[in-house]
Amino acid sequence: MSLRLYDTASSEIHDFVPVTPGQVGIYHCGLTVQGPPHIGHIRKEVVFDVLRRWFEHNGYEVTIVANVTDIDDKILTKSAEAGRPWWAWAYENERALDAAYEVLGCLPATYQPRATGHIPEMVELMDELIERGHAYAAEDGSGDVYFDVRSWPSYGELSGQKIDEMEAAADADPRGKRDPRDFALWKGHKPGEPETASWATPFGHGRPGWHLECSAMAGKYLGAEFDIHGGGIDLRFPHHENELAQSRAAGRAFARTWMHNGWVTTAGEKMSKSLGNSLLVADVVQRIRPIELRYYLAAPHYRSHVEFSEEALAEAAAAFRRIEGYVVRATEVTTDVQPAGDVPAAFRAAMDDDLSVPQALAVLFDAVREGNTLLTSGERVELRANLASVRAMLGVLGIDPLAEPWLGLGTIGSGGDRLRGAVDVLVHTVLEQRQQARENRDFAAADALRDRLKAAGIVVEDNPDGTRWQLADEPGDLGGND
RNA sequence: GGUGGAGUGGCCGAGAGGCGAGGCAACGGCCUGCAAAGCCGUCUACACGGGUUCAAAUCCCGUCUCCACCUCCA
Repeated sequence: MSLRLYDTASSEIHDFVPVTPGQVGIYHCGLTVQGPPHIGHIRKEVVFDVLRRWFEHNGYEVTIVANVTDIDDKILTKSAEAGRPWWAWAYENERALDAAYEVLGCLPATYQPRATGHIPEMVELMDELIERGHAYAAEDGSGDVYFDVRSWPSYGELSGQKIDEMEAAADADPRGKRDPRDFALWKGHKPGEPETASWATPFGHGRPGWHLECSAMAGKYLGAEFDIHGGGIDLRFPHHENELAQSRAAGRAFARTWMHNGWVTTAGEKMSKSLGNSLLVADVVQRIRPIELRYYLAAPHYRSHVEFSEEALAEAAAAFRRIEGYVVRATEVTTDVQPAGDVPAAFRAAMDDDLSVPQALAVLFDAVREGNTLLTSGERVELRANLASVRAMLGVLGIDPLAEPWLGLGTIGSGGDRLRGAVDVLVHTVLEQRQQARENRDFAAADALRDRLKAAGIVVEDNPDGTRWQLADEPGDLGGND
């Protein structure tokens, strides 16, 4: 394997060289659980899920740590507006996030540490930073602790900015900061904030700043130096810049490679700013199957910006159904074809080239076309090999309709459960009547039967080998979660 | 003001000096009783203006437009 990845910090593509041979440690910023996830949030997850699957396909032992930031200003604000405890609010949204991950077929992280569970690690990190002269407790007695950006010469290295050219924080609170660009590691407890959102520290009662949790948790679970740190491109600055600064200033090498995925926007507007309610994952999967949504989010290159549109979503679904239709039909005429152990060289080359999924998909579609031809020509041995190969490619992308978690969740035409067998018998009764009518050249009667099945959501196709049926497409559901 | 990204055919979306990515849609053909699905074919595009080159979507210069980030956004 010679995987090459684009590193945001250097703006270059580098060969991936793991810290420990055969293993890869990935930290990606999960979410600040201030609201339910929309499809922009979940794109990040799909991107890193594909990366993870590619590593695993290549035999790596993958450790993924994705934080859950369950305490911050917005969580406090929004929960207060909703009249609910912040911790209940955060936890509810964390569960919604997990449900979204699951419904889109994202494999679970190795661990999802919560910020609130790592206060001691944060205090420890602050102590180190203060000791080394890179952080200070605010002199106004507010209980805030700030990172001293002037004390860290390479500050700005991740986003390629110079301190003097940065704008000061718009909300720069004059209290206690030595430089307006200093950022809060820790926030002193303020009157009116819930007592439950306050932890005792040597610096007084308070709560974590936004960035500290990631440095503390990445360091704890992945070590002082690890392979890949990821997240949305917007996190590059300030969040990741600050993580990097505070980690390195504390003497930790931190991430070797930084990967950032592009935005999903609507009408050119970033989703977090737009109304966006109809684009919550839970809502989108009401009108398109989750596997199709996953295809839509995974198909463009991960660094590309995606402008969401219903038309593009529908197109993606149609494209995916072309693949799926082949897999289903090929499976109907073969038995026990498992995904191949490896993928075609061209697919591999594409994936190794900074996860070029679009080119990998071109390879996949070529294979599907070949497969369809084999299906017609009756070359069963070659068909089996092709199907195995196609399924291997789909597995890497997490969209093999015959693999977990999609199996039984309503793949095109499967019905997905034991009803299929019963329905099959009934449908065949009707199809036999139709076949009889066709043989009698009573096409009006034959078409009437086909129309009745169609009205019931069953699509009929006549093939040289006979007639097959499948359910018309239907969107999925966020199983059990509201 | 600073930093970074983008403008590709009807649409989505790759590519990054010569060889028509791929998908969706449309149209034509094959197949079909008719369909559907599939297969074959057609649709030769790179924001604009200059330049370099035998050759530019790709490199250079300039212009326009859009977007993101600049300290609590995936």
